Amino acid sequence: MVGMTPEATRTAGTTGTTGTAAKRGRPPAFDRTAVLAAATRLFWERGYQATSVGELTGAMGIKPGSLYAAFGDKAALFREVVEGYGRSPEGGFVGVALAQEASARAAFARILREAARIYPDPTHPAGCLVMNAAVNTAAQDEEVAEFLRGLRAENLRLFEERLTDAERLGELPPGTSPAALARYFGTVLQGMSQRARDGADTTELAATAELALAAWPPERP
Amino acid sequence: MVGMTPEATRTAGTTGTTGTAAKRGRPPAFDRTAVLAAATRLFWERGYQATSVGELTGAMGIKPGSLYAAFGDKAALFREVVEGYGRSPEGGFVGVALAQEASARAAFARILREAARIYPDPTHPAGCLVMNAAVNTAAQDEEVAEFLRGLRAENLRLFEERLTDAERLGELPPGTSPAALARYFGTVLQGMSQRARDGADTTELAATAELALAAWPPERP
DNA sequence: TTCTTTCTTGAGCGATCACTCAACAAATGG
DNA sequence: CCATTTGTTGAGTGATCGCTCAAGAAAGAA
Repeated sequence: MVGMTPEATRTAGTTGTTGTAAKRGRPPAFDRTAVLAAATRLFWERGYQATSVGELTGAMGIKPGSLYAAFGDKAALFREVVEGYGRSPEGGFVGVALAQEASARAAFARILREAARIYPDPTHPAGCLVMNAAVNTAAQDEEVAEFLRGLRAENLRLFEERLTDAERLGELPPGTSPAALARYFGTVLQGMSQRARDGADTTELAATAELALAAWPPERP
Repeated sequence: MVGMTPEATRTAGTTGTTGTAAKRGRPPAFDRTAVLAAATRLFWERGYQATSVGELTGAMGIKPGSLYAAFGDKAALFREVVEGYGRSPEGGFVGVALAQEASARAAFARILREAARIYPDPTHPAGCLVMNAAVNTAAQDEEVAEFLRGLRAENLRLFEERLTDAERLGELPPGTSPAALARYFGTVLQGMSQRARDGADTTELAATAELALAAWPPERP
């Protein structure tokens, strides 16, 4: 059932009216990015398993046949949703901060403060999609759980990488290992995502972020 | 369907051979605490929604009819499981530490260090049952989600209460509000639970606990 | 026009979901 | 003994799950 994954299901364009060479066959009746956005909202809100295909087709405005023809199956749709989420501002702010900030401390301070703003933002479901969908998957969905675990592990690896650089530059508090600090900030970030889902607002999460940063003494300019 | 909650479903005794007055009718064929333990493991491992009644009856060694006669329905069984979990060492260590430790700092240090030991303990499912079951509930299970949110909120309230006492005694770092510190530790604890489910071991979580405690300057003896 | 390709549609697949119930079994009270 | 109460059992409820498929529709290619 899985494993045939047709590579020919790319429609690419958002509106489709771009000047690319015309395609054969009947064109899709839906905007791929629009229906992906609808699916994203649902998965973000309810998680992977708790979101049914029926709810998905309802929110996306397409029939099951179209969904399976365009995306493969529920798991493949979810993976595509997560990929898109990682490229969005709400899902990609961590990578952006790590890449843009000059010092490691500035990067992690920005990450925590932006999380305090983004996670409880009422214009989208609360928390981080990847962290939300984390817990509680049935035995049958083990592949999806492993996929999500991998994403979180990759995030921790990026944290550690950045902090190892910081250690070489003498930015770290004495006696602190980069790995330990990376896992600490990862833990706080996961906690903040879950707190947001429990209704924590920006003010509360911002205070948490500042307290969490106290584990790291201020920079000496 | 809900709301009739028969109060007559108490069998109380573990083995039943205690000297209480004999009961009418056919005695249960199963040990109530034993089957509750089996249900606890399953809910702890998979969460509420991802655990099916079929899996429950299989692990508990009873038929659906017996389950519904003895516990009401899936949600009521889950609530009874959570109550028992809260009275167990693994689920109740937070309350014990808050009650037993003399200073607030000692209490929270103990909470975080015990969490680092308990959450990844391989003799039971990883993390905290209440925090695990938190995320991702379908719309139909909103009552269960609300029940769990309430438990976590109550925990935060206990944190804040303890820290308000600490503030009156001058134990708190200057400029820190008890509520903010309570939410910070609650956030770290939630993150540690989730990290444990992602495979974090005691050593890693202990290091995280010490870093988290750095937000609170050491006591002056 | 006709052929080929691609997508949509509506019906429906078997499996599983939480849950129920009549019939039977085992205990106590009289 | 019989009546009552309580528990177990096996079969089975309708609903929903993820998913499939033949038939038809809309496009370009010939």
